[in-house]
Amino acid sequence: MERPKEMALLNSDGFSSHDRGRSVDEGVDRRDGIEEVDFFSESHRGDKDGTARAGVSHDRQGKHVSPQEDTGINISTGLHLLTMSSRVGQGAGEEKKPSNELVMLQGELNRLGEENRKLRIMLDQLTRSYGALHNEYILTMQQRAQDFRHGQDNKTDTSSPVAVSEHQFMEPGQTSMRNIEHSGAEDEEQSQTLSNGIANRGSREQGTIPFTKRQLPVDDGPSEQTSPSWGSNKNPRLMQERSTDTELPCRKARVSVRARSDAPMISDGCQWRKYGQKMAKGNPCPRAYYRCTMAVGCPVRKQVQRCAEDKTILITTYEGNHNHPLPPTATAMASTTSAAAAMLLSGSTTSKDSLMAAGGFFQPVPYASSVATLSASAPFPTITLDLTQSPSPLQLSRGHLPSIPFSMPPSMYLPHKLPPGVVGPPAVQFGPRQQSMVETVTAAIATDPNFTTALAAAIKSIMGSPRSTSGSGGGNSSPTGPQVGPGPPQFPQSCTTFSTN
DNA sequence: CGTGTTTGACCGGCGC
DNA sequence: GCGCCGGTCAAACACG
Repeated sequence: MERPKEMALLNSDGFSSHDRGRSVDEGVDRRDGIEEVDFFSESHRGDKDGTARAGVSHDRQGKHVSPQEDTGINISTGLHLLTMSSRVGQGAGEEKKPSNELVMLQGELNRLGEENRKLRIMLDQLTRSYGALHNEYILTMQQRAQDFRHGQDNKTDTSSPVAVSEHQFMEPGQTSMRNIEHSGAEDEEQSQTLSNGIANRGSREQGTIPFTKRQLPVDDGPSEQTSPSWGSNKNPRLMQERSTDTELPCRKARVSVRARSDAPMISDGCQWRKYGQKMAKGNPCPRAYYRCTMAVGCPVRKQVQRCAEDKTILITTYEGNHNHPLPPTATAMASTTSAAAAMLLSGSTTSKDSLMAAGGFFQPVPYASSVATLSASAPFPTITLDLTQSPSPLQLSRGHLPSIPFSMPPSMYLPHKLPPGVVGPPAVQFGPRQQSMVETVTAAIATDPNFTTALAAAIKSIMGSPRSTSGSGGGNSSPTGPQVGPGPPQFPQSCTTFSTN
């Protein structure tokens, strides 16, 4: 339970700094800070936990601080503000108190102000530290990009690990960057998604890492949009042609979400069209194939299948990143998958990078909201978010998400062979070559608060939708665009938590 | 009639 | 080379 404190510190300062004209270095909110700030503020606004407002409540209007909020403040920051604020409240209410009490309150206020200043200094130090690390990271990535370009120029043997890793690293990031660009115009839905958290890292590198072209067949938004139909780009021949440049062993990442649901499909806010159904081996339940129809050419697909062992568990596997703006109700899951894929693929860079990301950018305090497992078995590295083991939907619903302990110690990722074709229980299977990758990815994911935040959103999205989509086709049969406008009641929190600024 | 679903056929990858 | 399997296509069908 250390992490909430840190977050609260950042949050409080982030808020106060915003209130004072955004004096704090922007770097903080770009990455982790802002999402968490928003997450907390939003989620706590309706809650009793006023963690995120620690700084604000005192800087601005101590009178209006409620005891409940103070409780949260005390818990999260340890500032012992309860007494102070309650006294303030009393003082405001009873003006006939002796003047010495006012003096006492004044002293208390001064003391707290001093404390607040110290905290701000700490935040500045953290910010500077982050900036230094970030610059270092950018330099590293720049170096790698140049190496990669040289490698491509000099030889077509793109199976070199460096090239592969570069591709894999950049692929999700760039798609996310598109989202960021969208967010510039439509800041409402994009800006705070978790994928943006990752994407923001990428967006900073965008100018400095001029990747010439995206090589991966998946998520190639622009090129796919120009294709006559989204089916064409999935033509295996085309895929092969495009992938001949870089024989990628792991051309796409998949994010599998296991959740308990009686509905045929979980409602994730997107619009899906079913294009196929197959009986998968080893599972009596058919597997349904859906593709996103929210935009022509959107490469995102998903597979829905019930777990063979437990038919109440619905396994939804997402593949690709959306190349179009998403409705707020869809950002949670989309950002989750994007972030997970990004994490997964970025982990295929050198372990140094991953560790850097894990230990440098992020606080080395592991948090997550669900059991995330990795399966890097070829050809698709897959990360599985097992929401069936989440503590409780209600528990997850509000305010406590970031403090849910991460139940994914790296030690649990032991090779665990699963029947082929079966999306297995939490376990990891990876090829021999990718073991280190998985480990580093695991470490990165385990320490990435953005990812865990997105996990929280995903869980809330799923759990928060009691009625899932109707009919055999799931929610895809809503021709007028699902839940785009006023978010459906089942999604009120999932996206506000991440979309708010 | 337009849109979405169903379902058998087809294709490519992979293992034997 | 063959068969299995996963994934996709597309014609037929259903529905509002």
